Amino acid sequence: MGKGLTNRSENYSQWYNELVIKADLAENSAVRGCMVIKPYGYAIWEKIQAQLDKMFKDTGHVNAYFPLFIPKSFLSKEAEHVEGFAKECAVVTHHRLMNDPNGKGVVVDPAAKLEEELIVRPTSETIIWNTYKNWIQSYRDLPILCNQWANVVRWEMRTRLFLRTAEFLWQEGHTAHATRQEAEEETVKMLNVYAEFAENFLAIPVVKGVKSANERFAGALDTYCIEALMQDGKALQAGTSHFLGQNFAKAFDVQFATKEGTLDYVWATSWGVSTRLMGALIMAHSDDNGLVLPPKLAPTQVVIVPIYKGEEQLQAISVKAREIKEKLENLGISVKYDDRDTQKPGWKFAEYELKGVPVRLAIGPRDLEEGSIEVARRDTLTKETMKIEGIETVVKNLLETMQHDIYQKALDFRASHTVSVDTYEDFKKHIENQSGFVLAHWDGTSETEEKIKEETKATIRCIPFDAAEEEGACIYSGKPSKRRVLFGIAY
RNA sequence: CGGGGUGUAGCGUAGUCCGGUUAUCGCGCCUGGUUUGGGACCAGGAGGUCGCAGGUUCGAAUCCUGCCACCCCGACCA
Repeated sequence: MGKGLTNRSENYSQWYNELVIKADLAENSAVRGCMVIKPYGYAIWEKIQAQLDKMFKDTGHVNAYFPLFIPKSFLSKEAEHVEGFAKECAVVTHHRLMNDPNGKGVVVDPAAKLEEELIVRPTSETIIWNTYKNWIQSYRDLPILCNQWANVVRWEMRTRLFLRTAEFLWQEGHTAHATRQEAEEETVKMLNVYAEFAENFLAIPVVKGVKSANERFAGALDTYCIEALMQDGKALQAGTSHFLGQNFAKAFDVQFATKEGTLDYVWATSWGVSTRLMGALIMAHSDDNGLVLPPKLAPTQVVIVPIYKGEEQLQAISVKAREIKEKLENLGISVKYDDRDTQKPGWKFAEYELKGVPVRLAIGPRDLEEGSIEVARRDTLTKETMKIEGIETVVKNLLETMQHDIYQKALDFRASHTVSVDTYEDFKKHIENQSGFVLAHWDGTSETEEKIKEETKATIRCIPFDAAEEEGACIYSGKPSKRRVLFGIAY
């Protein structure tokens, strides 16, 4: 394997794929469009899960689990919802196989046909609301604030590791509220949780905003999202939070008795993030040497590599290395001491760079004499020889610095790849160069949005929450506009 | 589903146009030795239904027919 991966300017897709595979995160499975998440990749997912789970619980949510299968009739109860998902559903039609009567192998037993087909969940709104109906009678039963960690299946035409696989892991929150206001607040609250997670843990700056009608979730009144910018200038939707209004309550007849004694339909939200976050993590920070993991997400934060000749030296170095390891672990840092004698130091250095381990400590005989240690950081690829004494504090601070610096680097990148334009000519120029986010005025109509998409492939990523009031003219139609919206080429 | 491309050892590949001994090379793997501060070196070794099925031929990785899989681009989407 060469030093670098591939030239990303040539084909970023290929670079990304190779990185995912070489960094030992995931591979394609034997099942079309599905992904095997390998142990190292899954360890990162577990970090994501643990942190999000904590944040959900801190905001009053609890976990539950609902069935994988959804009766076909459930899906069609909400008209827009079924229309949005119908084209990508895996359907279970039978429940038994039998030996092929005219030959070898097995065939589907025609006698085992299901009376009603089951859909493998593409999302769980319908089965959950069918359940919530039984949980809710009175305002005293509200709110219900549930989250589910699950897998879902969407039979996409084209798939890519982590970004769009036929089966993926995610969490989906589904909440039920007595008032519209409370549900709307919940929608925004959870979007903020996602944004905070993306920025503070994944170290990815995101734009919070609301989707245009075209990009809205099937069955929602409003879809809020966080949008991130990848290093190749493409946008990635990193999380969504939907205000579902009373659509699902009406579809599943979920009414409750209010304090005043009247009957009302329940107000709903749903929100989710998926293993796609790992795609974002990879594409936002990595370089040609491999993955760059922000310390808070790295399964291994520090690796110690001994450099030695002969068993005797290794023994002496190991004593010191284990001492350092313990001190670091006492500070809550995850450390791996790699004393394998089957690989050489240079090999290990390259390997841990590929895997994105934030800090590498190298210790050899020279260091033992001088009481020094080599400290290398993954994000800048710089190294420095430092005193062993007090190294644990230095490393702890360094990890914090790196977490911040990785975020800052991504933020600077986004700033230099976000432009405001006022003419369609300029707009097209920037979109064609794939130079990132473009802020432009839009007349608010779906027709204009679709025309722009047809002509340039750019879509409205969101209408940013923090968009300033600004009189302007739509770049396409020239009609008046009150604020700029965020355009980009999406993954 | 359309357009393009690729299938040869665990991985990456040469050979295919123009059929001809025992299928090329690198990485990785195994054994022995020397090494170890940025992916070591030397010597030896193991590993192949050339994607699958037919066909043409004295002879097929190579030509013909059909099929399959994967990748890239598009439509669709978290």
